[in-house]
Amino acid sequence: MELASKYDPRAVEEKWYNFWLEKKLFHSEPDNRVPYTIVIPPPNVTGVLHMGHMLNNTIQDVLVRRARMMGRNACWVPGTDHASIATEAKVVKSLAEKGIKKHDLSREQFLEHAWEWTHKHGGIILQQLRTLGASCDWDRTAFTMDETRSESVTKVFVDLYNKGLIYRGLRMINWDPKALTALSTEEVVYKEERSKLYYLKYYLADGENVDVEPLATDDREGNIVHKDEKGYYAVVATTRPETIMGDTAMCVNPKDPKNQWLRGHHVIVPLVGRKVRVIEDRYVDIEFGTGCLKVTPAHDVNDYNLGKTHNLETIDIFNADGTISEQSPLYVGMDRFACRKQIAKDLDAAGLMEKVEDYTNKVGYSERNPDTAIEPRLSLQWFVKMQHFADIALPPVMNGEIKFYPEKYKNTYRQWLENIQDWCISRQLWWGHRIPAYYYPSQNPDDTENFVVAETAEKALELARQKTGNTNLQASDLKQEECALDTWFSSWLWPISLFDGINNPGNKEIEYYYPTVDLITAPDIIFFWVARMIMAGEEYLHKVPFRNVYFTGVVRDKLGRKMSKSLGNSPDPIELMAQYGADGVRMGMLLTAPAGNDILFDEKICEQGRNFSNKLWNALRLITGWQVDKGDDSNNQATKQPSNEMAVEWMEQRMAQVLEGIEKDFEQYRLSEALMASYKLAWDDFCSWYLEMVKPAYGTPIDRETYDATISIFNRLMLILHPFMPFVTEEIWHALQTIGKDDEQAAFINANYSIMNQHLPTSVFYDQRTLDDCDTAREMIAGVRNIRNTRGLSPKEQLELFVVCGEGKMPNNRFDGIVCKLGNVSIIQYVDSKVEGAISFMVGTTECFVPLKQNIDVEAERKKLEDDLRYAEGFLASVMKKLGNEKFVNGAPEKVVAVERQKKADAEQKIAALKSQLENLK
RNA sequence: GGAAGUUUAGCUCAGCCGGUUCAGAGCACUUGCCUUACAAGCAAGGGGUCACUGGUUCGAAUCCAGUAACUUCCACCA
Repeated sequence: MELASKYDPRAVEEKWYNFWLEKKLFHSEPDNRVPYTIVIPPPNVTGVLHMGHMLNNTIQDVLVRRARMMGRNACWVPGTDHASIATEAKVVKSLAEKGIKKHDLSREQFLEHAWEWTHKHGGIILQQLRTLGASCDWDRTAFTMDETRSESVTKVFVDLYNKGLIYRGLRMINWDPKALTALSTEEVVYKEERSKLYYLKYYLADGENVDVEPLATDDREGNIVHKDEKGYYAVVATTRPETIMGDTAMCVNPKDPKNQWLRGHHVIVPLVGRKVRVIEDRYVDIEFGTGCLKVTPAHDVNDYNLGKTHNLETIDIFNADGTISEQSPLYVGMDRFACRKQIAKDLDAAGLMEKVEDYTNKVGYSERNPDTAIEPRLSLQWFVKMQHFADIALPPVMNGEIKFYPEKYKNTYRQWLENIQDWCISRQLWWGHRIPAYYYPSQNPDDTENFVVAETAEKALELARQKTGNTNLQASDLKQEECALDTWFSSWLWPISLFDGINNPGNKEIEYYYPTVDLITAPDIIFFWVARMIMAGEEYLHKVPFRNVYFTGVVRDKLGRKMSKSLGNSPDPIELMAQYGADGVRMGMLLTAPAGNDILFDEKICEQGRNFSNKLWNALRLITGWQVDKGDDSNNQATKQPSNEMAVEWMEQRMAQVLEGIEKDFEQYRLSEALMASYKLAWDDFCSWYLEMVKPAYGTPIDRETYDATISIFNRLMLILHPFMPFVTEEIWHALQTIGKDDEQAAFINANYSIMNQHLPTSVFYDQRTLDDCDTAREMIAGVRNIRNTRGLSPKEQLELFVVCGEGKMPNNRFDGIVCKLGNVSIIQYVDSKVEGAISFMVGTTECFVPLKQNIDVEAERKKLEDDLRYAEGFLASVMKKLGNEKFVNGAPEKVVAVERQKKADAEQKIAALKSQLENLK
């Protein structure tokens, strides 16, 4: 079999993914093994794969594949989220392009379009995950709006309503004037903005007067009264002058000395001409602006509260879309921002603007519509009472039943739960789960409680008849709530609803797969999703939904900027995988991704992954090219080198040692470290050292035993690497399984076995002495190579090596064969004392000499020795200082002192050796 | 305004329950090599006052306090 010198991932990756699918190797059914469950954070159904998904899903796949290879029944459940706001916005936009307005359609018609859109664009992302190698159980693919999940949502809504945990009420909510829906507080992101602070004149109402004279300057205590030719006036600072049409009061702090003169008066809202009271409330910050606050109860949360306390009128001057409403006396129909500009001009023209200052404040935007400033709006919405949920969700995280990686998010989590606000769950959207509330006709137009909540219309009718006492009510009299639910109201059930644990409690699957083990997600949805899943889990199963939460970082570009479409700094993952192979990209992602840290992604890192695949591939090429001693054929009989035996022994020990580290890394979710350790084990230890140790000379065969050992080691390396790089390892593993097999056997193996359900090697006891001895040998080899390198000697020129071995000491020569082979040393001799006319180097405290035929550059040697000597003497001095310190000798533990004494002895020995070598040069 | 985190080599990070010659890794870099597995490679190298200041200690990258810079979360004073 002739293998190409470059590994080509394309064909290989497709081949094996299809093989895995065909063999249903990702599929899981409950059995008697220990389950390992992960539920995917469902991506938007119409979304496409971005680098964040790549990172997140690579990590999940690594964990799932590893668990599977550890003999657990691994089940990774995939699915998508209906993402109500985002998807509805996309559908509305696409309809608009066809000239169709959403509200020209009925709900049913719109939903038809939405489903069509979903079917057309939906699931692309799941296809893309296959390219990545994700080993999801695709048979279980779910959708937050499929039947099972929808039923669960309805059921939970009804249940929580009946428990009194869901209510409907008039509240100040966050309104998205573009999507035309309410949002939860979590869906508002605040952005700092440069804006203006407008100072407006509110003249005292006609006929009112004050008996205070204006002061000439503002820097005196006492009333600061403004007066001009038109009369007395107060100055109000605002960033939103367009809301003055909704002003129904002005407020001052009763303790504010500047504004005492305004108490009890009325002022005239500029331009509007409305006469409003001056109210007093300690809420007002005396230091801000002039200490006078305009009060617009309809358009600001705090003002709304003031309105309630002081019994103020509420004038809603905005339409749902952010234009000025009929309730306003002016500017009706104008957009809020256009209005702001206009009103500023008009105020100025009317002489009602005292001044305008530059000002920086924070403005809330919709998380899903980042261009739309949200508007506080008074509105009847549905809410979940959250205190109860906070109470049940806090303990499992605080007491470690659920572990967060990194741990710092515990704080964030606690902080949020301790200041929890009720969750606004109704959205004025059609794409989503329709709220199962049904309104019956009511005589009283102000009645907001004329509804019942039930899972079906039939049950609702029954309830409505009971509630109203009107047995004549007909199904047609009931109208279902138009609003849909927040997307997260379905996502929070995800780990339960995926196993049908809401509709069918106690079923075999939920009992087996729940709780899941690991959740891999981004920290920005800790409140949206992570916290709420814990709440739902505790509420419905009295069990946490997962044991560990691994928070990935944000994927940024190499300059640390967030990846975004507008910056164009986000590589297309599919293209990346085409270029570097899925394995290469996976490795690139993981290498830069310690838990919780943002990752600065540079495409170049994928090269490292690709190169690594290629390295492994070439190791395979090397091994498959070897001729093996057939044993019975005397012409082809390879004698087993003792060095080969040592090589195998060392490699086995080394692998056991590294495995121990990898296991620890996984326990602590240090995936990039585990990968790096595996990488070095394969590249450095196996390829650079081990294979060079056992590699037969050109044209000569390798002995059977070493060959088998090599295959076995290579095999295990593939197993270790498989979770990280599933494709190349499967390919090589198969090649290794089929070496020496006839075509039929090979075909059988290829068709029936996969690396992915082999058992992962585990760490075993290893002999540290073997590892140390080999390290010494490797240092000797490096020393010899260094001599060649610095003196321009060919690697082909054989050298001799003399090692000083103290009298009576046994030379440590187990790896001599290897030193000879890799250092191209003809002979190693152990001697009692220094060798004349040779280059020296030290390995630890051992002196090594390499005689050279050519002349030695005495000056250069001297300089080098002197440098070493200086360093050793400095080192000795510092050790001596420590040992001379009585407090140290008495205070430090015996072990530490002993170490220092050993250091002293070593240093002295080294110094003596260096000195004698220097002497030698003369 | 409140809280948390970060600061170690050119870059990205590990080390941080104080004590191995402790200052590390990968990449990048330098030098020399197309040595029949691999130039997507091989070999050998260079490189850091562990942000700063002080303290605790026989001993500090590691513990404590403060300072500075950056990041994130929460709050939302118009």
